[in-house]
Amino acid sequence: MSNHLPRKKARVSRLDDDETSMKSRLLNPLQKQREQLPIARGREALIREIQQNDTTILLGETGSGKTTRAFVSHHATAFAPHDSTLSTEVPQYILESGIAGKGMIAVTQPRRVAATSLAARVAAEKNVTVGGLVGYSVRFDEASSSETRIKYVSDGMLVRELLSDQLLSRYSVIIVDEAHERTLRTDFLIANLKTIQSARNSRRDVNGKGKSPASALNPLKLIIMSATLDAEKFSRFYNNARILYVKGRQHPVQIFHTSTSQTDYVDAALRTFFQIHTDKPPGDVLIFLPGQEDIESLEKSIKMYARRLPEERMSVLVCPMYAALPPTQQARIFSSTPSNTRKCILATNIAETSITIPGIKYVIDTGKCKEKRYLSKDTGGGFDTLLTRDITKSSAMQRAGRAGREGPGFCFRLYTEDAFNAMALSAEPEIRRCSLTQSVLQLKCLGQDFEAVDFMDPPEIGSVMSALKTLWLLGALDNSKTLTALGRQMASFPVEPYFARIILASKTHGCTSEVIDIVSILSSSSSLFLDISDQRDAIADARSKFRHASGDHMTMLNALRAYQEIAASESKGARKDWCRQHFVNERTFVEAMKIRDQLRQTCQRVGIDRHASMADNEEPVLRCFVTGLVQQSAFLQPDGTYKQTLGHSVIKIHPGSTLCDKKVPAIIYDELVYTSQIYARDVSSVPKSFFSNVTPVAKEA
DNA sequence: GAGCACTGC
Repeated sequence: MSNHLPRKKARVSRLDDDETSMKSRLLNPLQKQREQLPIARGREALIREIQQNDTTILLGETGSGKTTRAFVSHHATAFAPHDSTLSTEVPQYILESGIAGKGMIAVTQPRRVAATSLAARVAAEKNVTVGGLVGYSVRFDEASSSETRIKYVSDGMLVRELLSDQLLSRYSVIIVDEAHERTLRTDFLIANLKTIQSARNSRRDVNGKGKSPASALNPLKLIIMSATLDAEKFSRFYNNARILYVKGRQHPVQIFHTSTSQTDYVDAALRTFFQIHTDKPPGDVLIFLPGQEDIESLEKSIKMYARRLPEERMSVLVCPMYAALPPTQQARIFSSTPSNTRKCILATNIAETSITIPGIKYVIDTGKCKEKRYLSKDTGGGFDTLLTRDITKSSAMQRAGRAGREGPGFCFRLYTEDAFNAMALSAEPEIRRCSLTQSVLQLKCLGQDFEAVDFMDPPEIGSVMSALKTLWLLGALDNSKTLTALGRQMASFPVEPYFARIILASKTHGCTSEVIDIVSILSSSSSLFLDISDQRDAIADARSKFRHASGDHMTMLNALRAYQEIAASESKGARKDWCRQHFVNERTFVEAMKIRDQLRQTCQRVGIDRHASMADNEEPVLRCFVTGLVQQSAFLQPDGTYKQTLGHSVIKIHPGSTLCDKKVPAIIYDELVYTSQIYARDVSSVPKSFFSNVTPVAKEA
């Protein structure tokens, strides 16, 4: 195996040492560092290419190859992701060259932390403060001004901007970074940017060279930045755009595969870890596992065997890492490793893209991950699945690269080289496996039909149909699939359409204050109630203080009210203690309160009184939830399971719910996920009588 | 009887 890059030589330019035209000038240390980067040598060529082409595909090459014979199995060439050099350098080159004219340069990112930290780094390199020449804009946080020329934005933020300015006319250059991740929002932008570019750039031709500038639109340049693998596809989509290939900066990583396939990857990881620990020089180990359950089990085994090691050996420090872990425990992975100790980090793919852990020299890759995927009705589903599956080649390369951030490293893959070769090139784009309800609604607001849009990968038609049906059931679309006034209002709320519908229903029922409190918790990225498997009894006990007989929604409201009382009277430390004692995630409360502010503002704009309250009467609140959760309801059957009211699946209440084992006649729930069974999560009990006439338009099964 | 990771005027 030598190179996965499926490139056609003719259209690919390599930016190499032949271009070295940096002028010497007074530099701050960061600027000096900039000039030594490999990409700096191709700067002039890069600028020329971008100048000459409307769209440029920029490929971050990934690592220098070093082939070594493995002692247990086959050998392989190292690959690794490009570091963030391209993301910080290219916007600066464009600004310095004047390509952007008077317009702004936008750089989109799939994650908000990336947008804010890249902006901070570029501002530091340019010796300016963030929010001036260089700024960012993400949800809840913005630093930009009239002087801002380079703006790092989350992809969702640019989608929001698109809804108010359909031509994105403030920007003369838009850089779509991390395009290979193919998030739903990135694909949404890639499709719309193609149309916008053709509208803006063709009018330039009509108006001609400098004539009638008042009516001319500023042309739009696009740069799509991606890690190797699917550059050709981006190029084809943008009318065979030029692909430029930029060499990366990465230490070599030796990759080992197993000679036979492993049946128990947790056990294989355990054995491989101790092999490294006994045979290899110091350096921390990162093990990629699919989820919390495997992480907890491996943590136990490693600790057990580590205790049996001879005294004189290096000791082992095990650090679990996954998104649901409380922040205090997450922080442990960044603390420096004590002397004579080897740190062993057990992580989900949170460590693949979202966080970079220092000091990693060895990576153990189980080759597995969990993936959420919507299983459509016509394939026997109608719910999300969350199942363990094989990773992709891109993912395997990304994981290996984590060993080569600071020096040469090693990656031990717990699968054969044949298994690697059989992996899919990259993950299926989100647009083909996620709910499209919100995107369909957003496009309706732009006057477009999802079916008619030229996407790089078109969604499954069944997926579009089910989104249309949901929007119709919620009253966002009428019988002729036309956007209703209600639908337009729903789109103005930065939450899932069914949550927006619940908020709008609260106007009728006079309980907006309570509904917004609950919806803001439900829309937070992390869950409110912690789940630590060996403390589940203590957790259930602590939670009983908030328990509301109707179920999880009102229980969350009670928890939020209790937290606010503590927050109003106690110190920050006491607040944290209280959260720890009650096994609630304070981060969720903090995020929920930011979301609540946004929802309150939106209510004000669309004329809903956000103060309207029914105090402790839960009935109107539950009626609002029934309105938005029409499709997410089920009735009890004689055998104790539940059957969907609009669907045929048999479901169970998740064991984490306050209603588990309660056998109430009818339930509503926020989501349905198939893991070992089909579980309903965040469940409330409602009278069956609530289900008649819940929506203004729809009444069919 | 138990949840991969992100995001949003």
